[in-house]
Amino acid sequence: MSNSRPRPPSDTPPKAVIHRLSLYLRELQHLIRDGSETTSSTQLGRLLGLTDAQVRKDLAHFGQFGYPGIGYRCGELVQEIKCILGTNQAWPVAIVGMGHLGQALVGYRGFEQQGFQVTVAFDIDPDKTGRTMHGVEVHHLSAIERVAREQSIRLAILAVPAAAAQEVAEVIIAAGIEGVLNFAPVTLTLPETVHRVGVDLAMELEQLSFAVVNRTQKS
Amino acid sequence: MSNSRPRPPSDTPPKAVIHRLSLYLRELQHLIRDGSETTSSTQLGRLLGLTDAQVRKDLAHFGQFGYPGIGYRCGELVQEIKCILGTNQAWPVAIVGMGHLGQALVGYRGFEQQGFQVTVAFDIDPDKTGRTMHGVEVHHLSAIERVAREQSIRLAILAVPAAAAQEVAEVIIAAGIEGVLNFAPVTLTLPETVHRVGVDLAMELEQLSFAVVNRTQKS
DNA sequence: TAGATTGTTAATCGATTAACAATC
DNA sequence: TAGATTGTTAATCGATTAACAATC
Repeated sequence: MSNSRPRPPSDTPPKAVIHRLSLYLRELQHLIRDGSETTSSTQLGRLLGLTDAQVRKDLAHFGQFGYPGIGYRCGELVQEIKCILGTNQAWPVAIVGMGHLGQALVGYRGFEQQGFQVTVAFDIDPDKTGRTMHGVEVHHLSAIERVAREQSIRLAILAVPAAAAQEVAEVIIAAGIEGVLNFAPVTLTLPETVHRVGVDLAMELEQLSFAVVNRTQKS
Repeated sequence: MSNSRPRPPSDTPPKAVIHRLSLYLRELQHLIRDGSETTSSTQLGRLLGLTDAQVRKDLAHFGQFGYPGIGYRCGELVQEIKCILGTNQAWPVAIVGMGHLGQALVGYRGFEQQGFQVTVAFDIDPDKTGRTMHGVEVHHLSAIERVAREQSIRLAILAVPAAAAQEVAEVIIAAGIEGVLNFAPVTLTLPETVHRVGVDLAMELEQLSFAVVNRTQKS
């Protein structure tokens, strides 16, 4: 019997690499829109403020996508990155919490373009449930298990008040949601099988105020 | 005459440290709300999924705030971190672009609590300008230079369509804005004296879909 | 061919962790 | 005193950069 360490092979790339992969994807899509057929690690790096070496190293985590002497074919690399990120196929997404932010997110056009489709929303306020907002039905939170199953929803956007976030997160996890994009300014305590990304709007402004008062160089 | 390197002393702490500082602040505020007088690097680390050594090291970049054998006094540390981040005083903030997202952000309560006050908004749509939304006046973008000066606004939240983002960013920079929180899915090309934080909602979901399809461990 | 650019290895750099004397 | 916890130094770890043979 061999060594039983969890998963030593095909090492997981650092999170920062995955984040840059998204940036590469976004930039490649702009390049294509502007008519470029190919690009290079140098160009991509310059556009994003990174070194050419870093661009190549990041991509090397996942395979060989370039052509020596040529560079990368934009359309091809877009497809490769989408496969890596899992967005080569569309993901249905639920929005939980239909306050101002939840309502704005239902109407946000930027998700669809990147392979995410907000197909349903949830709230507990009877003034909101049963209605349709931006063409999306708002159900009572108690229906999430059934609806998530019926629609094969694995990802949810949590846009509820901070005080409710932990409790609601537990409900949606129990309903089978595997990944949560959390806008509430709290650290969620959840099983580590559940994936979390947190966006705290006030924290983002704090990063900015720090930079401004400290006149940090070279953002 | 002394050496003229830009700013070698009091080295700028890494961005990741500043980000964690915001997390410490948020967690300390929760602890205080729950009645804690003091905490420790071990407790703070456990709550945030960090090692105790990292918490102490991060704080050590800025001074000595703890008491050996005791830990940290929550209220005191909150004040220290606010000073470091620059949020010990309130920042007036402008929102530029009053689409769904901009409107939601004007009504967001989480900013005020952390020392940011949305005092004014801008758009170019005559159906929106001249009105008041969530108690905030919406001016035409052309008024930004005057208004930003009058209200001493240094930070702005950019919530315009991707296609307009670069152009509008240049306008607000010309009006004297020093820091931009950008929600448009584009990399802004601006003088490096201007500070930027980008939040791309679709990118955040991509991080999640990657994690889910790759069953990444230990988020 | 000369010029451009990749993928990859080795070198550098920086960040995290471990350990511990000092302190309460 | 014994137990807890800091701030800090040294050790470890990982990520970025530089360099270059291979390729087109």
